[in-house]
Amino acid sequence: MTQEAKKLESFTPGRRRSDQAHRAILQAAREVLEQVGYQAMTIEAIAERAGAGKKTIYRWWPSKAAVALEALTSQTEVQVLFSDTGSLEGDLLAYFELSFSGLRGKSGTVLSGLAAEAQLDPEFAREFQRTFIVPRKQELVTLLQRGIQRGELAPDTNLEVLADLIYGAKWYRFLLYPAPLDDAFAREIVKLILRLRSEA
Amino acid sequence: MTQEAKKLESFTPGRRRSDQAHRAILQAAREVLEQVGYQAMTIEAIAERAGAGKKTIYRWWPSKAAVALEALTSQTEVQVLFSDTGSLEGDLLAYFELSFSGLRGKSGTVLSGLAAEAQLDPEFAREFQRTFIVPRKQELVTLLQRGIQRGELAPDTNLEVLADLIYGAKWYRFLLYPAPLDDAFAREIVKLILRLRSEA
Amino acid sequence: MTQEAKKLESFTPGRRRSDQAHRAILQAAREVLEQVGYQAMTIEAIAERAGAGKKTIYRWWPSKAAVALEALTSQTEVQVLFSDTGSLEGDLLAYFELSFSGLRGKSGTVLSGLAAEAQLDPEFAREFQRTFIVPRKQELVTLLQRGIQRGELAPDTNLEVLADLIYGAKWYRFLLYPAPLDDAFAREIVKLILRLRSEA
Amino acid sequence: MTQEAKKLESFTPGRRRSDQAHRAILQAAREVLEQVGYQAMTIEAIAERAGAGKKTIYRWWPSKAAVALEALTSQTEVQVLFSDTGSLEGDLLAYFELSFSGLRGKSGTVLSGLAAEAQLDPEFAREFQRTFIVPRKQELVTLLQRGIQRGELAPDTNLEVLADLIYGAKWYRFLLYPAPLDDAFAREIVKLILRLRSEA
DNA sequence: TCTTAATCGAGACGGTACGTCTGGTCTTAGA
DNA sequence: TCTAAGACCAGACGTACCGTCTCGATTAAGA
Repeated sequence: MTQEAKKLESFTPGRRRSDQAHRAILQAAREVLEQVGYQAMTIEAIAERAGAGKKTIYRWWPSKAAVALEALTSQTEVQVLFSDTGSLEGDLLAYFELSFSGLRGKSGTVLSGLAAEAQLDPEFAREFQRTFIVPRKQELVTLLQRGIQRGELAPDTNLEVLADLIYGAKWYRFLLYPAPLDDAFAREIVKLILRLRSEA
Repeated sequence: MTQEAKKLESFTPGRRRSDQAHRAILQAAREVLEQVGYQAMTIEAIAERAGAGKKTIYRWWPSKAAVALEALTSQTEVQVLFSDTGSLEGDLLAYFELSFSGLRGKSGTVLSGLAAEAQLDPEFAREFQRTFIVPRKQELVTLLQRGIQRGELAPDTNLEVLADLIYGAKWYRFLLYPAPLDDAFAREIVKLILRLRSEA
Repeated sequence: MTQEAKKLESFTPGRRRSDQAHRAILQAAREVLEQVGYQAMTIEAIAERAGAGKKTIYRWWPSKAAVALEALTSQTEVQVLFSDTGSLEGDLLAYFELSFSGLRGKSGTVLSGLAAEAQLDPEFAREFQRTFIVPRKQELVTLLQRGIQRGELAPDTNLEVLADLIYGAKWYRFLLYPAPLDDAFAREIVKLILRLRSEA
Repeated sequence: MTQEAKKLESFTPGRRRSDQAHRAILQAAREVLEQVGYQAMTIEAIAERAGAGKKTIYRWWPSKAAVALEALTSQTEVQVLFSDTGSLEGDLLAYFELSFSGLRGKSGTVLSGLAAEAQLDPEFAREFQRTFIVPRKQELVTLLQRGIQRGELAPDTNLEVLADLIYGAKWYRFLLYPAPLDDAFAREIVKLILRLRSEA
């Protein structure tokens, strides 16, 4: 019997154990995040709660930020939907409502912690951008493209930069500027977007 | 002088705060930031280089982030100018050029470190907003108001939110999105701003 | 009159030492000793409680041990009496009773702290010996001399060394050996002393 | 194998205590003691010299006194011999000679530091008594018992108290009284001991 | 009465070491 | 072979006191 065949039968107790440990670690990370927040979370606390060795965690994740990122993104509730409501205004307002309410909870704290970690750890920054930041922006660009198709935005609009403006406003208020992420803010953003006209 | 006036002088006994130590600490902080960056900077290193006791630093600043913030903002070179070039387009492009070039240097690294710290330390977040974020946004709003006065922006434009969009795009790319802060980006932002028409 | 001559007159203008501050410091020292013990007592705590500056304490005493020593010896209750009861046995038992009971209280803790300090600070060691250890031993020698005069001890007994043995036993149990300083111990010491016979 | 035997194995997972680190720490402590003395010795200096983390030291010893005690007693040269010379006088003089000369060197300084620490730290006091003070006194009692067997001391002599007197005299002069620990002192003590007669 | 200088309370200062904490690695016995 | 436990090295943390140094205010003698 080949090595591969053996692995497929999943006879080796260690391997089964490792999947279990994997899930236990993510679950423990979620619980620790819930209880003490991102800042106070430590690898040691996760290991202790998961009944895992620290080495086991370091084997699969390079940093506590990476664990937190996977713990966050593996939760289905965090998934943001970019739905098609039939109009650009509706799409944007629906997106903002879901997104803003998500940031107000515990996962908002975790997300700002991850954004912080990305500043301090270049390796994690790349991972965070690859799995979180870039895909979400791409979905926003897709949403805006529907606006062009419907004739709500000028065809020559630079959607990449427009998405930077929209996402930027959201993150700016979320991370830096002391003003709330509320419906009024969402409406004012949408109002400005809709005032864009085509270049003369 | 009356009795009341004398009392108002608020006599504080004991040795006064040493301006020399204060300046030595900020200078040392700048040097350490220059040499090892924000992340690797420690209070111990600052104290040693400044010839100051750690207690003296903790007496006047609550955290290393607070020291770094004052070290950064007390440098005249970091001051960003919002000059009046005669047109909104010129004002914005001039601002972006100065701002983007500032973020590319060492002070950019420090600034992203401070932004990170603000996520992890609520007390510092408030200080960072009060002394850095909010005043700068106010200056941008003033710049945009000149645009309204010149007739380049519609009078009913929500400048607070427009400033959130502009600053947001800058910070979004600076902190999160893997794309450069270059002249092309500046021009595309300006192009979009100038396409805003009045509501009607 | 020359400058030197003036100096020789020991002319001292300026404010004189404040007896009030002096007494307040000793009183504060006694209170701090009572509350937290010798080990945890600090010059800062004494200064704060006395409403005195630290400098004022350092001006008059070289160390916290010196303050504690004066605070201890300036209390009249601590004075040990070497009374004349008419017999060597009586004198010794009377002395032991007073001495042992004194060591069991708070002042015992202070005294062991001072003994400790004397090991660590040679300058204080000399002061402690001069004002505390040596005078007390001399009084014990005087007590023993009465024993020779009464014929209870042989005239050729080396009283210096006998006093070392007696005081030594007391301090050994007080500082080092885990056995109580009680009446039984006193009686056994006296019993041994009285069994000394003259040489030859 | 019995149940009890199995229990005694007391399974403890994880990395075991490193004997190498243990020995390196004690050796470093000895070197630091030799160079700067007990008073100036710090845990940090030991850790640095031993190439050990401070945590490793704190894991196994509660205080610098505990490290110094083990560093001192694990040196074979410090062992004091209570030899049998055939007479009480000879045994005592031999003991005093060895003991006094030991106290005059570096280890004397360490020992007085430990005696000081025992006054300031009750937990260390118990350890110091258990491993150092009490065993040594027991050996002295054994030495004195040989004196009774040889008929040099009365059979009804209270040896515990006599040992307190002898050890006390030594420690009294060593720690407190400003007079030398020399041969003359040893001879005078022995002369007094030998003058004890039986009660009758 | 004014001058002079040492005193006072207060507390900031440069330092040192503390004991704790976290990170990331290494070692061990058992599964 | 891999896991859980946890000891290991390393070094920054923030705290506690140390003993010294400024301050302005106070005090008391001599001029």
